[in-house]
Amino acid sequence: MDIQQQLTKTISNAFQELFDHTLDPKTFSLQATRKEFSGDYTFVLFPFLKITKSAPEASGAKIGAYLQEKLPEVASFNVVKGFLNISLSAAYWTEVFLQLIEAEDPGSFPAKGRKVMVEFSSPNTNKPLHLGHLRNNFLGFSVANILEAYGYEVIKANLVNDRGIHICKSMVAYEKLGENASPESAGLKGDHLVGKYYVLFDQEYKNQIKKLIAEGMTEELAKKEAPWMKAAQEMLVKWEAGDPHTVDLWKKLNNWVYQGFDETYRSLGVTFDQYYYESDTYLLGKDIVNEGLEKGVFFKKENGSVWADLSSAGLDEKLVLRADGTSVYMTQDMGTADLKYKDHGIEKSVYVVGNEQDYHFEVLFSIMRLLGRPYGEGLYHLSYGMVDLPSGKMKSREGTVVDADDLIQEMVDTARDHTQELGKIEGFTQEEAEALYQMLGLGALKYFLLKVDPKKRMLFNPQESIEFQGNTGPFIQYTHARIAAILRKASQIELDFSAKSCAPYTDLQDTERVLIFHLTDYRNKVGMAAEELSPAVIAQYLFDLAKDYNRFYAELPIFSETKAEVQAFRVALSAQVAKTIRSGMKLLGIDVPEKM
RNA sequence: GGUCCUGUAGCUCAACCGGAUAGAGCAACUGCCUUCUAAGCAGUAGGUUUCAGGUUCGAGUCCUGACAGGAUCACCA
Repeated sequence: MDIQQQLTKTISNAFQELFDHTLDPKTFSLQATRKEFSGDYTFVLFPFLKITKSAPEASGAKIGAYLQEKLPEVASFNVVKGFLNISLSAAYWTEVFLQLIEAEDPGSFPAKGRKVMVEFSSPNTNKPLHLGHLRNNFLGFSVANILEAYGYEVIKANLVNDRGIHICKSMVAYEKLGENASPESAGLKGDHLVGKYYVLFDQEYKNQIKKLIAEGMTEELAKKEAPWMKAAQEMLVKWEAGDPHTVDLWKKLNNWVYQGFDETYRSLGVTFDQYYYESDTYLLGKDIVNEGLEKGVFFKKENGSVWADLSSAGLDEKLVLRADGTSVYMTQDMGTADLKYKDHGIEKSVYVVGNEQDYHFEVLFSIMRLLGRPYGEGLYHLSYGMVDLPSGKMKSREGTVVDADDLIQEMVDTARDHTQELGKIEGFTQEEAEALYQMLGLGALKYFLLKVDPKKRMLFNPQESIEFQGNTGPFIQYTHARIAAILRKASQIELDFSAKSCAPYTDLQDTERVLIFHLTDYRNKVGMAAEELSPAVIAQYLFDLAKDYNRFYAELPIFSETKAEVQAFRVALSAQVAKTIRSGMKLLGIDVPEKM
């Protein structure tokens, strides 16, 4: 039983003995005492004044005295207005700390024996990744790490959207203008090359529309009748029919794109356990349409189209099969949901997809639940907000996107400039220096995108957004590097900082107590992040921890202390902070350096 | 127009699901490198939490209604 549980239980006992009232410990909780007051945990008295039948001060004093008497860990208490602030003894905190440093990984939970799939990234194969995809990739990867630490067996899945009208557009433009160019001949990454033809398609398409309108056609009609659009649609039909030439072209372009994506994923440090391709899954789900009709979840209209009636779930009707018997997006997603379950027996499934698809997933999940799927209750849409630029929304076709590869390069370059300016690369080999720039640049980028609550839209200003000071990845990385230097020195002078050598230290300072309090909170934060599917919880935590550590670092000396146990304790405390930073940053997908 | 999301310092974000005097970072200003890394630390200044009501011991947080921004409402994906 941890101290919070002991405190709530004892408070409950206090109500029984002092006020003859039964108070369930589960019905109230303690909060951390705000730092401007003295104490560790605070019990809010206001809701209970009717029970105690006395003023807040008197009630608090009685309960406080009771706690102090019953629990040796309670050193003192004070009552300010309606708040009972409880201070725990230094002995308690040192004891907690000593237990903590002997534990293995500070943030891991016992295995639950349950599986969860996290689907993220899921790119279209007609263009390179951009800033929006980065938020998606970092979120998905981090959430997968967090769920794993929380005890789930996690399968990271990438559902690649490799077929459809979008890739046909690139194919048409390539065939007309490509002159057999290849990534090698064009000197472009594969995904960038294919993306180039996607943009070219759109330019030519717009010209064709303009021309048709000038010839007297309505805009609506012109959009359908433009020659290239018709060509793209024909190509899609041919692809579905398995026309060899079309399929070859499709394979060629997609393979180039995959090579490009692989390179980008590698520099992002993102990996997957399972790839799904829409070219394999786009026909799935039709059997579920029949099942739904039988179960009365779907109904057929006169023209033969099939709909889901979701009025019971507060939604309207939704098409699941066209009149001509072809499937829509929803059909395929129903089939894929079943496929995921069939492949992995997952109980929980997280879809990392932008909030523009909120309605789609609400409908999909409702359908799967109405169909009585065993995994229905475990479906979760991690809906994240768009990343805006100062100029507004990003649009691929209008060239207002921030390209992922360019951005990463820029970040690494900035890290290089900044580091060299500070003159901090003494003793680094060329390779080590480059690895450091990579680590810092990516750390800054990942942290920037992860520190914000996922569901909120966020603003990215390429000139200003990425900093290396304050609430940033490099700040936390720097804190780790500082501690690493202390540990190097400790090992150099062969300092023993095992639990045993720290134990005699009793004169705990405020900044030290705050740090221990923080360190013990890490597990809770991992749990919270897992339940909310929010890496931002971890990011915020790490920043606070690093900040508290830097204060400690500035205020208290280590190696100039004369007493061995003080040195040992402070080095051990530093080591534990470093361990926690490393663990937390790993959950975010960020590496930390030994020197910077 | 219907539905959903968001609105907190000049800017970017927090606030442990209703608790104390709403906190950080950036930008501005003032101090601190003869000590374990100054990518740091300490401090000053900056707020009618978009607005108006309501619920209660207590509201940035819950409810209602405005206002502003965004998303979505295809036999598109």
